Amino acid sequence: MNDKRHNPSDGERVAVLADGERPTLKTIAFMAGLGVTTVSRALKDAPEIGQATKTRVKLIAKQIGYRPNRAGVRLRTGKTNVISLVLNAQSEIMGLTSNLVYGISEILAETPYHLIVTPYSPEHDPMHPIRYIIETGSADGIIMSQTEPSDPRVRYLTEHDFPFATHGRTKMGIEHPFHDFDNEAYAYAAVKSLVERGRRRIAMVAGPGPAHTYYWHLDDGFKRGLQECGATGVTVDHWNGSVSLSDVRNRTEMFMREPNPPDGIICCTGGLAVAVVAGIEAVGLKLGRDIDLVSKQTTDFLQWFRPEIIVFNEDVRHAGRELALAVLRRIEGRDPTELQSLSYPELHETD
Amino acid sequence: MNDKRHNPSDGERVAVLADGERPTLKTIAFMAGLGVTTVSRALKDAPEIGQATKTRVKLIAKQIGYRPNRAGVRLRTGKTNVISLVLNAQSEIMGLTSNLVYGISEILAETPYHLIVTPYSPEHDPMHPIRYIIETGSADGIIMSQTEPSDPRVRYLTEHDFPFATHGRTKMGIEHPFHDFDNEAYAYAAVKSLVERGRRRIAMVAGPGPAHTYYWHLDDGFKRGLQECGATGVTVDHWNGSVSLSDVRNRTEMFMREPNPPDGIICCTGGLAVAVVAGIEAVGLKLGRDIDLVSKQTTDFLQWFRPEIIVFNEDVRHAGRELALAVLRRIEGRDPTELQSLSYPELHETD
DNA sequence: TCGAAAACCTGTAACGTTTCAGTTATTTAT
DNA sequence: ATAAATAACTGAAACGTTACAGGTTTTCGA
Repeated sequence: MNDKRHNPSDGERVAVLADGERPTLKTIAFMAGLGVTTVSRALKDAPEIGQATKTRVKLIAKQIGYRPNRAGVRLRTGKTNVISLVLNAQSEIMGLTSNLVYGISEILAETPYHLIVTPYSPEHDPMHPIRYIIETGSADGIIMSQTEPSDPRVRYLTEHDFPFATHGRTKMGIEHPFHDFDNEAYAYAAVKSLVERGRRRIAMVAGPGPAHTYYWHLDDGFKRGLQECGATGVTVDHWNGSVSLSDVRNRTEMFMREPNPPDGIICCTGGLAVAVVAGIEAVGLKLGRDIDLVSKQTTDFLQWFRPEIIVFNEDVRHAGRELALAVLRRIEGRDPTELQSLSYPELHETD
Repeated sequence: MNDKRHNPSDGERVAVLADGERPTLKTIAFMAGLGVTTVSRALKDAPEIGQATKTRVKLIAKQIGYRPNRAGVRLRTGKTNVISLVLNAQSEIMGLTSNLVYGISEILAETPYHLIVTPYSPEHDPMHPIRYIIETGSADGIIMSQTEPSDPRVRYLTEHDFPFATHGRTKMGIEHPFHDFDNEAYAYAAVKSLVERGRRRIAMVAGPGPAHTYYWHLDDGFKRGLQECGATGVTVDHWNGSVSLSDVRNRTEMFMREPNPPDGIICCTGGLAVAVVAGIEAVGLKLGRDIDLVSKQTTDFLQWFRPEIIVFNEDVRHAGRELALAVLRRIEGRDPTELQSLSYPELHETD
């Protein structure tokens, strides 16, 4: 039933000890004629075990395909070998979740860690999954997104000295591991590329609203860009937060009909860009001629939608990798300040 | 440090037993003046425990916020309370992965189960993660996608009598739990809606290629539709498998320049539709006038892209829910034949 | 040659849970 | 009144691992 390779020299003893069962330390101990303790220590290269013994034990372990029992380790040591990804199940920016998951998995695949995904519905308290993980000790580290300027989760986890990394920054004066896309640089670059195309009246549709930290980074970059380029910012209010795409289209349409409409718009997600374009075209304006649009995307599709859009890419898979590395290193005890990284907007290359 | 509610009547004893520590069966046993065994059995409503005792034990458990230690249960019983979602990290149809995850989580949230996501890179053996899970016993059930007509994973898991559910069907004569979108019905409906618009020469761009089961369902529905409607099928060969979107656009363009091009095209993913439209328009044809396009999507975006596209929706979150329910019931021992479901194409309502 | 240190190995206990095989007290049947 | 049956509970053992506190040898310095 169990198709393990059959080493003639030790096959018999394995069969006696564990027929069709998973090998344990006991199995190896018996095969090597050693105590279970010795085997355990030998496998983790403890200094008090002889070199010869270590090699012998490791050889046997590899031969019979030994894998430590996670439940045993976890019960004894409290170490779960689990990273928990906590996310808001609602706000799905195209491909964000999946790429984050894939990026994280890429890193964790090389380690004993497993990835548990814990989405919470937006009507629930974002603190709930966090508390659950701490109280039940069901992970060694947490990765979370939707970071807010003053984030209660960050405070809670820091107070409990629990390893975590956030996708996005906070503004609480707490040093913690994070990875963030440099939205300030993006908004700045966006303004610049619009101005380069001769646009002077620029609006920004930021999306998430002031609850999320990156709204402010966008705002900073936008203002810096305007100032340096001497362009005019056109205020777009009450567009942010949970507004449906249809709403965004309608508001864009109304907005473009007002006197002195913008000739350049910056969007911060591909979804928004699509809706904004619909609004622009409803008024009869043509993209690239009457108005220019800049957007970033997390998945290639905007240049298919309207090739005139100026597109910047945000590599979320890379963010996943960075976040995974950050939590792992934090678990190892590294200082949070060494575990903070940004990634920068890349102008999409049209081929 | 631990902010549990402080019940004056038993607070002292808790403090003595476990100050700031998680309560265990031992804690409850001490507080109730009972043996650990009794508490364990009381909590799971065993018949040999008195009704009064049960209520008392449960009350205490709830009061002190007892949660069974997963490692303890797992070590003793082998039950992991984990469902593993195994997916191909490459082929990301927009929003498929995330919606699947969210759907599954929705169901698991009501249960003690956690969701572990195990992507494998396409250059690796799809059997690898499956074998790993079985050999290390790291989950109680598996959900997997990218199902093939003759799928070695299905065979392996069935042989090992391990609970699983597939997103997609097989053609191996093995009865196993699955959920599938009815692609036959979709292709059929797609042909019909094209014919209703007066289209007679119809092509289908199926996408994944004959390796995946649903290619054949699409093909069946396509042929049935053609026959019933008396339309002509235009063969599109060598388009399937891992072809980039740019390739699809270029091939569409070449294809549309040939004599007797189709006047109706069926796509099976939104991504393909986008590329095909680009090819169509490159030839100067206009969607809705010269040619019609039907596509399904897993995320709302096609009607933003080109409102002329006839869009069907595939609700992947629903698929996730169905798959989760199927594995859970399979774990409970339900017959696989009761755990097979289809969902049907819904014409997208334009508002 | 002796004592001490170093090198290497080991058994026991514990983590929290459930299962097994009881034990005790109470009820029922005769 | 007594045996048998039932109800209600219990301690010990086990799952696989690691930490602790030893235990033997062997080696080495004086």
